[in-house]
Order: sequence, then structure tokens, then C-alpha cells
Amino acid sequence: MDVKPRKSPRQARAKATVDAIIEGTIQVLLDEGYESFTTARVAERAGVSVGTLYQYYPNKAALAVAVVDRCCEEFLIAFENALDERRCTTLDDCIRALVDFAFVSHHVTPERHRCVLELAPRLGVADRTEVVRKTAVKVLESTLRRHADEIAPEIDMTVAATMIETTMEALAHRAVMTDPAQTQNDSLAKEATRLITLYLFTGK
Amino acid sequence: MDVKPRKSPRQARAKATVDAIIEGTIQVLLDEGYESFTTARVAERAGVSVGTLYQYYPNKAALAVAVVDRCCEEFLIAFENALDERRCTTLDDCIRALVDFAFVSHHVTPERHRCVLELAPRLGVADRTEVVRKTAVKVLESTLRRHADEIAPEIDMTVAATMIETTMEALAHRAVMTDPAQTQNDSLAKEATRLITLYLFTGK
Amino acid sequence: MDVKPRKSPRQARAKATVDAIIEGTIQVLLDEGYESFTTARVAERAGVSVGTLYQYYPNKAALAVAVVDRCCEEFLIAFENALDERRCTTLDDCIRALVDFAFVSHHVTPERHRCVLELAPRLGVADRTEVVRKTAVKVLESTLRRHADEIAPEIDMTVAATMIETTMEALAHRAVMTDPAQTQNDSLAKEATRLITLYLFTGK
Amino acid sequence: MDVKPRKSPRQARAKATVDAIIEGTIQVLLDEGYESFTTARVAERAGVSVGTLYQYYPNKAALAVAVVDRCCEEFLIAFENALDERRCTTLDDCIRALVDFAFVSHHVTPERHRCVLELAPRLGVADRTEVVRKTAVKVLESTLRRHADEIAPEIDMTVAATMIETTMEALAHRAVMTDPAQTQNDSLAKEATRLITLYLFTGK
DNA sequence: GATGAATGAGACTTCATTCAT
DNA sequence: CATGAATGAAGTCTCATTCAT
Repeated sequence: MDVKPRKSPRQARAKATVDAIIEGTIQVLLDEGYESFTTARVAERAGVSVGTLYQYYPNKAALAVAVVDRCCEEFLIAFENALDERRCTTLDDCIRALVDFAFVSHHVTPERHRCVLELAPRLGVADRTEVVRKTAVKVLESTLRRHADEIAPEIDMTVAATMIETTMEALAHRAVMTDPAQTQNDSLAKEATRLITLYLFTGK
Repeated sequence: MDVKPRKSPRQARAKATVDAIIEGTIQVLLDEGYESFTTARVAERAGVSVGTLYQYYPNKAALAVAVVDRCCEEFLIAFENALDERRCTTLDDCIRALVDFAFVSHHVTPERHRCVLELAPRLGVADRTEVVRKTAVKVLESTLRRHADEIAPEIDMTVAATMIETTMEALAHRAVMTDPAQTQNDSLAKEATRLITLYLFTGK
Repeated sequence: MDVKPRKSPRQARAKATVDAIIEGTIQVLLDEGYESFTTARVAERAGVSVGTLYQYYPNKAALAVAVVDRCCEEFLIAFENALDERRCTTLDDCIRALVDFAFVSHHVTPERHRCVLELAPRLGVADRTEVVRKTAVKVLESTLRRHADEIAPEIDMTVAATMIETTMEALAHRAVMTDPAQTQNDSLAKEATRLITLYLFTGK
Repeated sequence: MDVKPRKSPRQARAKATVDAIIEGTIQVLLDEGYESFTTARVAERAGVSVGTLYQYYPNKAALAVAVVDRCCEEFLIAFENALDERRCTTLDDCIRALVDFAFVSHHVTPERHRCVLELAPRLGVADRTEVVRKTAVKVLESTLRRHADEIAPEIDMTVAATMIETTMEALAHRAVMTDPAQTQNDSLAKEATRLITLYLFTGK
């Protein structure tokens, strides 16, 4: 199954069309569920005809992949931005930024996140999300290395980055699931901060 | 949509039929993917006719729910057994048992786990897995309370149980994904032990 | 593209169903033209549902192939029967039988013939009709050899069989096209007899 | 369905465009098959846009008709030229020219021939090819009449012309199909010559 | 109680054709 | 005049479900 887009929009009008298609897909998935993810429904929601949709994507799977890809890009840009070294000078800053990103900022678009999480296993695109995860781990690792002097010396940076990525992802996800309105996740966020802090600073 | 089984098998032979159907479904999902999860394929794999399948389950969703339920039951029994107080006398024992369960024992059936994880969001059965999670958290919480004297006093047992359940689940899942053969997850398991230990024992 | 039937009908009811599908296809092609050859139309005409059609044939092409195959079988049986040696004792008998078959008997089902002729090039089944042609040539050749003593000695039997098959097929086809009602093809039939007779009997 | 061209090209540039469209259609049909005969594909192959194509032909059928017409014209011109009385003085000359045309010259463009043969029944244009056939028969008939004194007196010129046209067409086609490379059709060509010669010269 | 042939709604996808730029 | 993005009717095919045997 070919999942590459058929062509990239060149004109501004076409770019807007493609955007509408992608956003329409996300809307359908979030508002109406996977069962409603049909090409006809997406086209309708995007305000274009099915034919137009198929001019840009060769099949439904390709459309789903495009959505996953777009969400992944957005995520990585925001993630890297959150941990930008101009923002976090100390390791404490970084941990705060990370928790903040996961629990506070990130929850601004938790739905897109959920959308991808439910979509990815259904396609052959576990690899695509895996790339995101690996990139995130790399970003975390280099952040840790920048602050190596603040970290317990026996800690393996790569393993630590994996640990942090995995646990933070899970905790943030859990927070969203438990309390979608995000009104009172402070306790979970605080505990997450404590967990990571202890893990990084405590010598064995 | 009615998801209750139509009737429970009474005779041994009928019980075997139902078993074959449930196991057939799991096989199809794991070996051939969600796309192949059709009632016809399941019946074929189970060695029965579609008609028979429909004698026990009123529709496809009910079948999926039955699979999820069965996997959840199995999981909870094993989990409760692992943390049984006759097995773990100290908190350290418990932590060891937990990590062991998640990384070592649990990985014996990681596929059934994955099967449910991918299936649940696709049905309306997120609630059913949520019940499992909550039960697991309860089990963990009571385990913690049994050892309250060993734990840093300012810790909220409920929150801690949630933290542990969430992170362990994530780390075990990650371990399986990263290294399906489970040949060398020692480092992740060790780090998980360290993470939980620090979290529970270190005073704020 | 797979053009094999999905399964052969075993029960009598299923056999009737398959028959209805094949005949329905031929009806549609002849009465309504190739443009109307849609799976939905065929199913309707056959008095079954599309689903039933697809239980026996994996796709439209397979259905078309089945039609071609059936028509070819019928043709060959009739052809071999017409030239059966118990019927034609002399070479003149054979020629008469051949012309008769092509112009008179054969025109009873000229429509099925036309149906295949128009269908075959559109599929990859030129080979299938080629087999028919080759078989017909073989039958003709053995007929000629049975009467070798009556034939001009310098004639190559294989070539002659090919010549006869080709010209008779064309002349019969032409007769049908020119005068579908077959009211007055005597002249063409007579000329065909004369053509073949001269060709076989006249020494160079 | 209107199959007339929308307008005829007046300027040389426009004529080139129309040529490109017609040739592009033939290319597509021969190289990629009838399934690929779509207006988009033709336009692409012709190096023009769909819009341009629709400026000259009101619909797909009109385009197909134009192709058939062009091929028919080419054929008739070549055919008439082959039998031109300045070329063939005796009837033997004519027969030779005819066989030559069918087997030797004609096979230079057997593909265009095939293209039309497969196209015509699919459109309502059997009549158009019928016109070609009738014209060819007329040409043959007048050729025969020019040599009436050489022909067996009881022969009906019209019927004979039909017989010859039909058999030669079939034999040439068969030769192309059997041996596309045309390396060794001598035997078939020789036999064809013999067939026609016997037919015309032998008194009843 | 089991079977599996039959059903048909509905999903995906193509492609002839138009029209604003 | 040429372009090619957009349209949407129509066709192919699947699969959950029923019911006569």
C-alpha cells in the first residue's frame, strides 16, 4: 500500500485545500470517532469533494499517515522549543519546563495527541511514532548532558533519557485521561517533578 | 449496541466452543492484524461456522468485549497473585515482585496485553480497561498501606499507587517494544526498581 | 489480478446460482452492451445479490473469464460433435458438416460467439480463446488426415487446417454480421463450400 | 452522444496539438491497454492539458471516433494505392499486390489495425469500420471487373469481392497473431495466394 | 444446535467533465 | 487559448448478519 501523498500543493489555494483535508480528518476522528473516519465524511467536513481528497492522497491510509506525520511534526517542534537551552539554564529549569510541557502546555492539544495514539497502531505507522519517541529521547539526552555536572555521576544518560521520556509520557497521558478538564492535576504534576528530580539527583 | 453474550455455555462442549472462539479472535488479531478481524475469519480460525459464533455473541462488538474481558480477568488474577502478601513480606519484596511481574513474568503474555491495548480504544471499552487499571491501583495502594511504616511519611498512598501503576506499565510496555525478545532489559528493570525505591523511601 | 473462481458450487442450489450468474452476465452483455456490464447489473439480472456473486468470483474480471471459458467449452463440444467421424464418412461430408456448423447450426448461438469475441480482447484472455482455436485446428487436422487419400497430395495438413479454420471462422462471422437474421446466407455458404473444396481437391 | 469534433484546427500549431492528441491516444491504447484509456492519461501522453483536449473533442467517445476515423482513412488510402490499376496490369498482379499488402506492407502498422479492431466494438462505431470494409469490397470488386475476362464466368463479382476481403483480412490477421515478428509467414501467404487464385480461376 | 449460502448497506476509489484563473 | 484544480456520479467490493436446511 502506497502511503505517499500524490502531489504536494504548489499554489496557495491548493495548500489551503490540503490543510482543510488534514484538519478535517482530525476533526472527524476526535469528534466522531474512528468509525466515522471515512473518506466521504472527511471530505464533507473539510468542505471539499472526495475527488479533491484523492488528488492529494492515493488512499485512506495515506491520509491517515499524513495526519500522523503532521501531528508528530507539531509535537517535536513544540517539544524542542520547550527544552531550548535559552529557556532553561539549570537542570531544575529543564525539569520544570518538561513537566510544564507535558502537563500544562501540552494539554492544550491533548486531543491531537490522543488522535495519533489511537491511529498509529491501526496503521503500519508504529515506526513513524517511534521516530518521534527516539527524537524526543535524543533531545532529552542532550539536555541532560548539558547539565551533567548536576546529575548523580553513576547515571547513564541514554537510559535516563529513555526513563524520563517513558514515564513523563505515561503520566501526562494518564493525567489527561483521568481529568480531561485538567482542573486539578497539580498533584500528579508535582509528584512527577519529585519523581524525576529524585531519580536524577540522588546518588545510588 | 448490545455487547452482552447471548448465552453462557453450560455444557463442557459448548464451553470449548466459546473458548475456541475467544482464542481464535486473539489469534487473528495478533497474527493477522485488526484489518483481518472479521467474523468470518474468526469463525474459520476457531473452527466453527459464523452461525455458531452468532449463537453466543449478538454482534462483533460483543465478541471484542468478551476478548477484552477475558484478557483483563487473566491480568488481574496474575497481578493480585504476584503481590499476594504471603509472598512479599517487606516493601522491598513487593517492589521486586512488581518489577518482576511487569518485566519478567508479564512479558510471557505481552501479546495478549498488546492485543487488548490496541483493541480497547477502538471499541467503547476504554471504560473496561479503566476498571482494570483502577483495580490494579487499589491493589497497589493496599500493598503500600500494609507497609506504611517503611514509606516516607508525607506520601499520599493513593497518588503513589497511581504513579507506580502508571510508570511501571509504561516502562514494561516500552521494554517489550524496544526489545521484544527480552534478552537484555536488565538495565531498564533495574532503573525502574531504583526509580520506585527512591520515590517511596526518600523523604521530601 | 486473480481470475480464478473463489470456490466451485457443491450443492445443487449453489450450482444453480452460479449458472444464473454466468447466464445473467451473457444476457447483460448481449442485450445491454459492454457499458452495462457492471457487477450490480449482472447480479440484478441473475436474480441474486452482489454479495453472492462475489462469493464465487473475486472480481469482475474473474466473472468475465468464467463466461469466456463456458462459451469456449460449449463451442468445442459442439464443434467436435459436428465433425465426429460417425457422422461424416467422406471428405465431402466433412466439408458440408463444417459449413453447416459454421453457417447454420452455429448461428443458433451466434450471440454467445459474438459476446466472447468482444469480451476476449478486453481481458488478458486472448490466450484462452487461442487455446480454442488451436484445438479446433487440431480437430480439423485429424479430420483431414482421416481423408488423406481424397486430398491433393502436396497439401500440408497442418497448414490446411489453419487455413480452413481461419477462413471459415471469418466467413461465418461475416455472414452473421451482414445478415443477423440469417435469412439468405446461402450464397456465402455455397461460396465457402466451393472455396474449401477447390482448395483441398485441386492439385497444384 | 455527440461525437463530432468541436472544431477543426486551422493554424498549424493547433493542427500539431490535435495530432499529438490523436497519436497520444493510440500510444496509450497500444502501450497501456484499454483500461488506461482515460482522458487524463491521453492528455498527459500528448503533452497537453485535459482542458485543451476538451477544446477539440466534446467527450471521450468523440476522441475515440477520431482515432478510428484517422486509422480508417490511412488504411483505405494505402489499400487503394496498392491495387491502383497503374500498378497491377494482370489479375495475377492484383492478387500478388493484395497478398503483399495484407501480409507484408500491412503488417508494418498492424498495431494501429489492432487498436481499431479492439476499439470499434466498444464504441458504437462498428458502422464506421463497416464503411471501411464496404469500401474495400467496392475497390476489390471494381478491380475484379477490370479483369472480368480472366475470371471464371459463373462468378458473382460482388460475392467474390466479399469472399476475398473477408478471407484475406482474416488470414493476414492470423499471420500477425501467430508470428508477430513476421519472420516466416511465407507458407500462409503462399497458401492464401493459392486459395484466391483457385477460387477465381477455376470454373465450376 | 450447527451450518454456510445469501443478503445488501455502505465503504473506497476512479475518472469524465467543467470553469475560474 | 491553455491550464489543472475541483467536482461528484457511479462503479467495485467487503463484511456483519440472517435464516432455511
